Amino acid sequence: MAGMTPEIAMRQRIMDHAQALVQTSGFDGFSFADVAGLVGIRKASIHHHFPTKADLGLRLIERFRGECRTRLAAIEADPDPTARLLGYIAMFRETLESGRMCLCGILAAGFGNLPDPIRVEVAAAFEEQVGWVARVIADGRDRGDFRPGGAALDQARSLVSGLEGAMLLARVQGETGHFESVARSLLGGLVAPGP
Amino acid sequence: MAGMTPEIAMRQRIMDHAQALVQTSGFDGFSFADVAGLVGIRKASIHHHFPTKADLGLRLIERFRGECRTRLAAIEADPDPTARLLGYIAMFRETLESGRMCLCGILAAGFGNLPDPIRVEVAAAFEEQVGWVARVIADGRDRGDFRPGGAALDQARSLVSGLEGAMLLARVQGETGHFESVARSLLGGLVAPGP
DNA sequence: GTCTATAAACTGATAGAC
DNA sequence: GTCTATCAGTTTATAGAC
Repeated sequence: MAGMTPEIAMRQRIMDHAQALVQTSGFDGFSFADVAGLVGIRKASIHHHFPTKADLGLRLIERFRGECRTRLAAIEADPDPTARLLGYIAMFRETLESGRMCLCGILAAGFGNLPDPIRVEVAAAFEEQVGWVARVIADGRDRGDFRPGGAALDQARSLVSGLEGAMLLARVQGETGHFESVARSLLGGLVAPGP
Repeated sequence: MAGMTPEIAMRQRIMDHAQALVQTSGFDGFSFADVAGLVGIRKASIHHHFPTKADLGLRLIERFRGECRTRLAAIEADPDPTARLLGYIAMFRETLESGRMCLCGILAAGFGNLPDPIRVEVAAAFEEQVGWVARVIADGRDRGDFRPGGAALDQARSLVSGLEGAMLLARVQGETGHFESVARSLLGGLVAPGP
């Protein structure tokens, strides 16, 4: 953060508030006026940093993918596949506990109205996450920690789907605990019973 | 359908097109102009049938809940719990194959920007569906068709979450097959292996 | 870089003729 | 019931002063 130019710092502040708005209301559910109000500058100033709303959205999902990559790389330091999945699940939990939806998930919901470049990024983000989870699952099987099952990619898709859906339901019902029970069940379906 | 007054018929046409728009773009992703264009009347005429957009949205989710109840009641005629779950899953599949998201799921995604009365309906709709699935699961256990597990309500929430998330991912990736594999995995986690 | 001012299009919604 | 016409407010976006 140190050594950051004021321009870049403002860029980040705008993105932070915009992302929070997207994660609660969707891409069509917020306006430049909303962002400007939160950041404390005027609408026109937002356009200096992001020429269009589509561009702002694109930068948001790009940054999100980068942060995920960093976080997943850190999680990979743990040799235990079960711990890695728990780390992955923790990312969703943290988002939910801040009252937000997964950025990918909420953008996926409004897919029909999304600018094309953003659609491409959302699809790629899911693909990337599913691939990462599938590799963890394959590793877990090799080590004998996970039960054998169908294709690892299919199991990974089930896990990611379950987590996305659980966030949706938990937020609507205002019950974080519902997310936890789904997550536990999803993990339990993978991990082999102790010897 | 016979004996329907023209007024009610128009009301339904409006709702049909509005619902299709919501299910692809979300509640904030469509306008009265969009609906009017599809129906073939003017914006102002929509207001004759639905005074506000919030009212239109509320009638959509109310009608949806009624249709679900009817459909689930028909499914309940089947004594086999596994078949009943397959019938439930088929409802999601049909929606997905028409290129749409579940109405509840997409409204849940934009929850932060939803009129309060619609929020209440969305929450109640999920509650109702989870409850129905939980009763099927409990019945399946009693009959020895389903594996024993945690609370039936928790398992039901996992199933509904998984299906909602799977629709999200499948639509984004344009792969209906991804929904199928998740659905199969969710069902497989419940049904006991044959004797 | 941020501001004021403004544009052009669109939003949900209303009044009143037919 | 549907229409035309219109409203006030909002949307994304631009021009140009400071």
